[in-house]
Amino acid sequence: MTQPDDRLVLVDGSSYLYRAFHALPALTNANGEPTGALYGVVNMLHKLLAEEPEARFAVVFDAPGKTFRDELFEQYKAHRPPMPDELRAQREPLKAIIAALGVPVLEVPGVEADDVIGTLAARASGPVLISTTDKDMAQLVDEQVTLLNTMSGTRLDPEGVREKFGVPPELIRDYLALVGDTSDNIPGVPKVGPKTAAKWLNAYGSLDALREQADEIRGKVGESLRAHLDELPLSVDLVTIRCDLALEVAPEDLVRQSPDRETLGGLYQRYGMRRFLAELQAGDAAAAADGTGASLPPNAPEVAYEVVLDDHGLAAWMERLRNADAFSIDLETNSLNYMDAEIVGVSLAVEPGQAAYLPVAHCGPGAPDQLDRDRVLDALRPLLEAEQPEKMGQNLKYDMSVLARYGIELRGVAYDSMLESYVLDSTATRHDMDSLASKYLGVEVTSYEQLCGKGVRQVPFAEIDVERAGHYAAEDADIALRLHQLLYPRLQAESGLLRVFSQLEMPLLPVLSRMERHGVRVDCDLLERQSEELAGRMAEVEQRAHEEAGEAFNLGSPKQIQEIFFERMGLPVIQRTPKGQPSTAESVLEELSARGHELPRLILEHRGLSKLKSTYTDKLPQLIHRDTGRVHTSYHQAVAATGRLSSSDPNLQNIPVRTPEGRRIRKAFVASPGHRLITADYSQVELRIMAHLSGDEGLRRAFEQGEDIHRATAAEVFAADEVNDEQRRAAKAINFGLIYGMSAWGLGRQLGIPRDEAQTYIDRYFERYPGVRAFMDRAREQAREQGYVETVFGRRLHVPEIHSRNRQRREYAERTAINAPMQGTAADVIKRAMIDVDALLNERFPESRLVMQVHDELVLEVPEAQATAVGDEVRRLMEGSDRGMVSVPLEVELGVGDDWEQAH
DNA sequence: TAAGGAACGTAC
DNA sequence: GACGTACGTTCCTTAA
Repeated sequence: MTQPDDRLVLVDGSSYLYRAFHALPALTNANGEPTGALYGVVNMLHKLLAEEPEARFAVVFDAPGKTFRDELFEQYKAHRPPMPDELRAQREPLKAIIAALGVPVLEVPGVEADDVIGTLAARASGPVLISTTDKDMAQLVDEQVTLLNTMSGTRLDPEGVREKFGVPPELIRDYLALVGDTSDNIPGVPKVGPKTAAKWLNAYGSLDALREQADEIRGKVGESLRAHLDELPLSVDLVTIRCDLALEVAPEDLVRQSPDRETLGGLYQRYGMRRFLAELQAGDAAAAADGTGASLPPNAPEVAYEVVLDDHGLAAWMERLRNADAFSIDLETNSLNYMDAEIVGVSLAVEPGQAAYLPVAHCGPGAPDQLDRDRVLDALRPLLEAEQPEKMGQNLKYDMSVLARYGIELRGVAYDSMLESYVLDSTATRHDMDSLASKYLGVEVTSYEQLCGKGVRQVPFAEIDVERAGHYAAEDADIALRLHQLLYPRLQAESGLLRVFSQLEMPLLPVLSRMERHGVRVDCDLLERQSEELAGRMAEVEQRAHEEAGEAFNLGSPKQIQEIFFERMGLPVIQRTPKGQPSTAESVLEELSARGHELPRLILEHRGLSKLKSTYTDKLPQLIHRDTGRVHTSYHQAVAATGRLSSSDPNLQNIPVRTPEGRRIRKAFVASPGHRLITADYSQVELRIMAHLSGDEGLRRAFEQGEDIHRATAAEVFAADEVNDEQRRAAKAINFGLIYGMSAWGLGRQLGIPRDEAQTYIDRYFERYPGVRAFMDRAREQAREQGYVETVFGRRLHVPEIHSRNRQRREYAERTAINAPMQGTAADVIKRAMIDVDALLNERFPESRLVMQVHDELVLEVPEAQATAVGDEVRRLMEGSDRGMVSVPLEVELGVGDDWEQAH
């Protein structure tokens, strides 16, 4: 495929789906899902795509929900029957197929597809073809805009409109207002049909002129016109297609991409579209046979990668960068750790296939003279530190952190292909560039391992031959750019996803970079003392255990424990692991210990101590950075499917807190001298979100009145005025269980009560909070219908297994569908809060810093004198970070201290 | 020797 | 089987 020409094809997806649904037989696929309309529209699209292979393209859908026309006129479309389920069920699959075909899909809330099409048509610079079955669109026709009904094959240019309606395009609005539309419930003038309307408009020239001369019209029609004169402006307003929307997408963005053959094949398969599947596979085979490669997309560019070694080349690339709206950047370094990495080279790309590599520190045998690192960085600095041009890349947090250590603050970080992929499908297991290149571009890039080797044979990047390294590095920048060009339009097609990407994930990226780089102070001596103490206690326990067992064994080996317990000592098997082995998990050991066995108790104690020592008190000191004396974690922004962050090296999100033993580790997380740590925790945030999502009045009231939620739940479930501690504990377990989609069995086990008793608690809970059950049913239903669930902010989580025939997998998907909107919305809320807090600190408290995030908690390090002021502001921002989208108040608890334990 | 799975345990 | 999301450690088997 060549570059798109300036033709633009806009398809009115909703109108076709509707027409196809009524025109075609009600087919279903093997699963009984309706497919008739789907087939019709896909067939139509195939034809259209074949007819217009070079044009820019978009398929536009009505967004569900009210539009401004409903505001204008409450009767608008009031008589229209609700969309049949069989039709609604075909919408999302259709959108998925179109997206997989590489065609942009647009859906803008609050307006109709017509308005989006009108606006895009008005902004187009070249010829526009609007494919629709809706006659109202005739008002958009002019010398540049043509209408096409692909189903009937009719094309309408201005002359065609005149022939068909008897009036020119510019009078179509007046015409429609006079005639009215029963299906949209637009009144019009009774007794006036197409012929009369056309006759009048031709005689008087316009509706306004006609209204002024209304007295002249004789007969019953004249009376009818005079009786409805006042309603006509409203009718005109209703039928007028808006051509001036503020859209986030422009005609030139609507570039067709190469199809995602894998996804497309899967969809064709699933919906029984054997003909399209066969065509797709035939296309693959043909491409493979003629040597162009099945996976090579038709728009794969010619690549021209350049290694820049001199001032002349640098100047030329600087010029290209300055003239670009956006460019792609990637650093090559000698370490994966952002705190240690030294820059070895810089790659840049401006257009697909055209990239440069600027080596600055290659030192292997035969390495050529290179530009000096500081000179290159100084030359790039003004561009890197400016908002414009925009920057794109893959995992830019890393590049941003490394550049910051060279004194360059990367600004204008607008697109990260890793995050684009994550927002599009957070359930994909990998978002690394090699996987994305293969999945979306059909390109197998050189891997780092292929270039540098691995294990003992690994060669530092700086010692790789500059030409080979240059191709690898330039390719990285190029691929990131091409991924962006492919993925970003897919985000633009879904306003919720675009919002999550551009208002949450991208702005969060620099915040995380700053947090990681600043790090958190850890008291190494304290941890070492704790390690010694733990070692001593472990040795004691170990010795007693060996005596008890009558032989020496490894207390850390579940296999050896299993042998001693269940084979030699004949203890009862309480539970089995998923692999069928007798389990030695904590709950089992507790049960055996409660039955009076000493050895299980000793093993439990040993496990607890060993966990603390190896994971925390031994490990954390090793991770203290030699230069900063602090620990610098990595937050991963594209890992957790629900939208949460994760943390590693070290994982700061699982530092113990529940037991006094474990909590001592938090004492080692300290503030710098003259500073304090502030903790700010969202209180019961997921339950509050559940109250919002379910709209359950009882639950909402409890939060609005600031009640102790577990106590309130206990009062309802146990019908008690006075709640005792045991009841509150049970209610707490119920509340947490609900968030995870728990079963009676699970609750029973948690509380140590029989299954049926747990079931009565759950039944009573749902009786008292009926909205919660309805919410859960809705979540499952939504997952089944659309294949995904959403957070309040519009983040999506796909749950394809909701249709699995395997009950276990299906039920797992159902629990995910229930949990993800709550966990994900909480993640959205705190991400927004982090962005707000970071902005506040940069602006007003530059000496205060965010240092940690633990899902519902932020930790800050603040100069002593500012602690109160910063704490108050942080609370205010956090409590407002839902932007009013959560209809239950959010509450934040603050703590201040010299260490993390004290601050709680 | 390295890689990877299983089992376990920490957090929210 | 049975309660969602992560990461890290240890043990231990398998592959090179």
